[in-house]
Amino acid sequence: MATDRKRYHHGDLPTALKQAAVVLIAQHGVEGFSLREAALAVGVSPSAAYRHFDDKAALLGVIAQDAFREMGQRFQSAMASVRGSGSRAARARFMAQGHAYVGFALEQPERFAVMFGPYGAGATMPNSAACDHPGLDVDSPYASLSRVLDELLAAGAIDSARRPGAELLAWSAIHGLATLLVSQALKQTALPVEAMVERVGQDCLRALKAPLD
Amino acid sequence: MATDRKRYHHGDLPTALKQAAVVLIAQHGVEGFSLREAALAVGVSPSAAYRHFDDKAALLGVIAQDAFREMGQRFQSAMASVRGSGSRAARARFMAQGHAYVGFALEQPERFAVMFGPYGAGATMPNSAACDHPGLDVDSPYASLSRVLDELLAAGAIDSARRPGAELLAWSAIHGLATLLVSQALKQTALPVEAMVERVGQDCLRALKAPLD
DNA sequence: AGTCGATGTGAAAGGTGTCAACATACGCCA
DNA sequence: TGGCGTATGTTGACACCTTTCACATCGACT
Repeated sequence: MATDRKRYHHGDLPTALKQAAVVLIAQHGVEGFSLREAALAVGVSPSAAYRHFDDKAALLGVIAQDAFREMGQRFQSAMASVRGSGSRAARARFMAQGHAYVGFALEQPERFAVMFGPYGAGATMPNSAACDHPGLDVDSPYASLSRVLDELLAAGAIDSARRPGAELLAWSAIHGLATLLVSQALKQTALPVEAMVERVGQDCLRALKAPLD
Repeated sequence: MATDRKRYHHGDLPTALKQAAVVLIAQHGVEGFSLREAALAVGVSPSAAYRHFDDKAALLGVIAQDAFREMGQRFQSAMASVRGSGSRAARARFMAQGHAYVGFALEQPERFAVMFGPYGAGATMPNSAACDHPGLDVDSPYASLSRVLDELLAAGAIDSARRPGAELLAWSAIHGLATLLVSQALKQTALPVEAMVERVGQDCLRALKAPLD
């Protein structure tokens, strides 16, 4: 277990590289990240990485996947932290997801950027809206969102006619808020972040609650 | 006027570089773009760019600014294409902005990415939420959005108590939709793009129309 | 113990951002 | 009109990066 330094074979180079990469990306951003630097940090030759990853892009791809998985875990934690089953509880769970999403984006902005950058969502997850990783023990964020929307419908908190496709509004709104915050495009809006999430989330619920025109 | 090739001095290297860069970025993406390639395309030495831009980042910064300006122009065109002044016209103008936003993002995804990437919004526009370029002849997209929201309020299409900060929901939702589409995270949602914009836009209007809880 | 495949190394090719010293030509003033 | 300063472009170089290929080393299995 105690990773003896100076062994020719590292033991678990892939995960070591991933961890080092995440740290370095958090420091210098994705575009300032270099495979060499990660290899050096792990104490290994630059070309060693190519035994485990086709490409620099491939490494970033699995980093994006890991980030999606962690986001999924955060979603589940956030939902589990709200007990109960009424309309009020369902709405609270929905809001908890929003806070988890934006919280993750602001705590680890560079990692969040990788998720939806050129190596993220579209590139490395061929299957599924959002990111349904097959055979994983944790639900995708998108699946969790769908589940909460079902709860909201069952509790009568949203209109049944608006349930199909409701993920689109919710995900768009909260993802847009997160990316605008990360890119610092909302600088002058002096509102605290929590309040922004609350506002946008409640607005979504309101839109989904109203009956058809 | 006819740009004689083979002149030692190029004439207007900054804009030539910008144009070449935009084309190359559209082809290889931002991370595949190189200053040298742009210089070569213009027929100039790699280091010539440094007479006009501090940095590669600086070039990308002005490219982002140009893109914001063009987005502003599209917004104005979109709004101008809807005549009238009633509630129906105001809502149509709001929707036209949404279509313009997503249309721009999908027609020029890489350029759109530059706008909100590391060289975009936060980095190169120190002043203002969104992007108020001082002393420009065209309103910023954010300013146009504010104007339409004012129209909606005046026409009674949204609730006065919800007007303050209404930009947050509208911009978040449509920006989120645009970025999710660009990053191909919405692959499996088979809905046509126009319909998605329509849906998200209408949902925003509905949320802003409802009176306070 | 001996061999084979997995893993890591070293050097090299080709590309890139950036700088400093040098070259050119445009514009201005005598 | 002629000369000069300065903005602009060039050359060459350095440091760093990705990627590959031949080679070295180790662990596991017979």
